[in-house]
Amino acid sequence: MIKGPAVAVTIKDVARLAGVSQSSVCRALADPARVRPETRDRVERAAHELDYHPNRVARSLITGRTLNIGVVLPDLANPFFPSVVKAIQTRARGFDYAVFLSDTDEDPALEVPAIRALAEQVDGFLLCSPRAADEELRSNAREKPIVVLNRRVTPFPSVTADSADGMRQAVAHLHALGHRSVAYVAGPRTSWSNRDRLRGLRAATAARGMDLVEAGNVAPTVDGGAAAADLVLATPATAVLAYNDLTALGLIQRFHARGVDVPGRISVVGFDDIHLAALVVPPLTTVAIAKEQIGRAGVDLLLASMAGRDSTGTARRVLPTQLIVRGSTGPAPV
Amino acid sequence: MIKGPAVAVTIKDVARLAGVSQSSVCRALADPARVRPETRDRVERAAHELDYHPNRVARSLITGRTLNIGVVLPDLANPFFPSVVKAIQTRARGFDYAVFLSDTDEDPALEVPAIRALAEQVDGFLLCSPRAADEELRSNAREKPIVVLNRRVTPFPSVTADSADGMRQAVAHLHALGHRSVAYVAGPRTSWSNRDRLRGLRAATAARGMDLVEAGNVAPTVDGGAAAADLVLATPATAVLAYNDLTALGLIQRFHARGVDVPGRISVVGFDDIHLAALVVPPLTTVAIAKEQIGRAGVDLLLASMAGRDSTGTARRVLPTQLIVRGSTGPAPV
DNA sequence: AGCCAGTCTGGAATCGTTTCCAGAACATTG
DNA sequence: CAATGTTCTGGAAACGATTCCAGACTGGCT
Repeated sequence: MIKGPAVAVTIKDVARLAGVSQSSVCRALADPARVRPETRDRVERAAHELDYHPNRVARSLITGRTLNIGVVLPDLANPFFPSVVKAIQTRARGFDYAVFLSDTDEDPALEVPAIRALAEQVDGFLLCSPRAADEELRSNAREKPIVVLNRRVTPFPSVTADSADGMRQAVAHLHALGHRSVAYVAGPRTSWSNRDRLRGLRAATAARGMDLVEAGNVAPTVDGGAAAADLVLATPATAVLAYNDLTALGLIQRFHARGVDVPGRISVVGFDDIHLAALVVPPLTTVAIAKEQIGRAGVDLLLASMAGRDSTGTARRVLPTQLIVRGSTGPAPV
Repeated sequence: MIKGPAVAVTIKDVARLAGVSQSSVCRALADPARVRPETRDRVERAAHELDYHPNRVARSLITGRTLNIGVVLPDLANPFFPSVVKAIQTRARGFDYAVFLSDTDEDPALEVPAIRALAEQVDGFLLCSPRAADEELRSNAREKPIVVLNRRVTPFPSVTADSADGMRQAVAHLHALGHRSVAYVAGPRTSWSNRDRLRGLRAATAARGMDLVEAGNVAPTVDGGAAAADLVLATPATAVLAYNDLTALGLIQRFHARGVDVPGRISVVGFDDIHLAALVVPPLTTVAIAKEQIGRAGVDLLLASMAGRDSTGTARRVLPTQLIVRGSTGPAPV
């Protein structure tokens, strides 16, 4: 049987049982050194007997700290994000923080409202790949510390992947395989990492005198990739880089449906290295990002930002990327 | 430029600007019918001008309602859960609820602490596929309403999938293809849905006089499935059903690595119909669960449970399952 | 005009905690 | 012994909202 009472026990109950004032109970529990040992014992015994736990809501009202962090991301259905969120959650738990999750469904207009809705209940935000304009995001800067993941927005601390280097690796790989013309299937126009990847790709292809065909912007999903496949085939490109793995998988799926050989006719490279990239046939060559590290680093930066009372730190962590070569890339057709 | 003030605007500021009392501001915003139209206008104008939003923390202190719900799940890396969470979040947002997320990393011992940690800050819980013992879960029943997803735990309301029927469909499909001996690769022993699926499978095979080989319990992951593949091949089974899609993908992956033809030598059936089941080669035949519906129904049940002040309702929603036939199943080898 | 019912409003109490402030008790020092 | 400091404590004021209560005003009715 359960003995716990239906109604919560408050600090007053403890004070009464211990025969001291509320203030002393509070002090005894928050900072035992500030009360006499005897008082401390009495309070602790009473608190333990009643199974008292301070009400976080009431506490946060006066201290202003909630021990919660808010995570805002565009689409949980993209396997990239669950990995990051999982790492965030695990890390946060280690510091006794709980996590609010808000999925904005790839709608930039939902991001600021999501932040506003959570603002009072969290001590800070982790914005994963936010789609809203810099200016909009900055408009929340005064309220709570913000750390941005997968994007750089002045003046917030950020954690990003070194896309340029990843693209360099991918292009070097394709070049070595004899490819001279590559296509890029871009993600959302509002995505910073899309622009970042494209920038890196342009630099990398230019450096090797390769031809780059930009095949348009699509949704960062399997369907988006599938929709771009035929466009890509209509270009002279012998290899295609996709904004992310989902898009790449969509490309492969459509190529497969049309009987186009991968990598015989065309090579495919993804980005992110989601779990299932290794499972498709052919397994996907992709640029891996340290997703867990992004989550962890984000929490660490946010905690530092909160502790320093400085929401506009200039900390910028750039994590390395690594090309994972699998079966979806091969020699260019002759 | 940002005009928002650093410090939050409170109800007092609105009252001052509107030239009325706090009480009137509160009434005007909470229930416009309770104040004179003119007062309402003044308040609304002032609130709008100051961009005032009531502080949820302060409100919850007095009303006892937080407008948050807690979601506890075993592993966000399993694509099944993000789908459910996304649906939960979307549905909850519609009712102005925010979502706390806690990933317990498949560790049953973390579930109750996760619930306790969130208890004060939420109005109720959605437990997705909880792994902890019934008794442990029940020990939280007094505190806050709980709705269980993918499992039945008296006395909580629950939302489950009709696994038995799904298994019936899968077995009928395999039987029609000529299979007479099938294997089952089970998930975690502590998983209710694993037991539920196994029960359904036993009934279905028995009903058709088919042979069922139980190939042991594995982690509900790709690696778990891969680990069981060789065991399955050592049995006389010509088809294998997996606890979930990840396990099935692991099986296929290992079969592929060993040069075993799917479905030529052996057919594979998954469970859940995660997004990527359709993308592997061969695409996975699987029993689809309405993941979004589970999330939505869970929220609805929880809200009802909270409104009714009755955390131990007996509502049990069982959602239909549907076999999706793809390329991983074929005629039994002769 | 006088009375009553009804509408609308402001002040104050409240939720559970932390923190400020002032005073009590005790010890220390010249 | 007086003066000063230190330690510890309880009362009360916050935090920002909601809600109770009583009073002010309106209007309708006799």
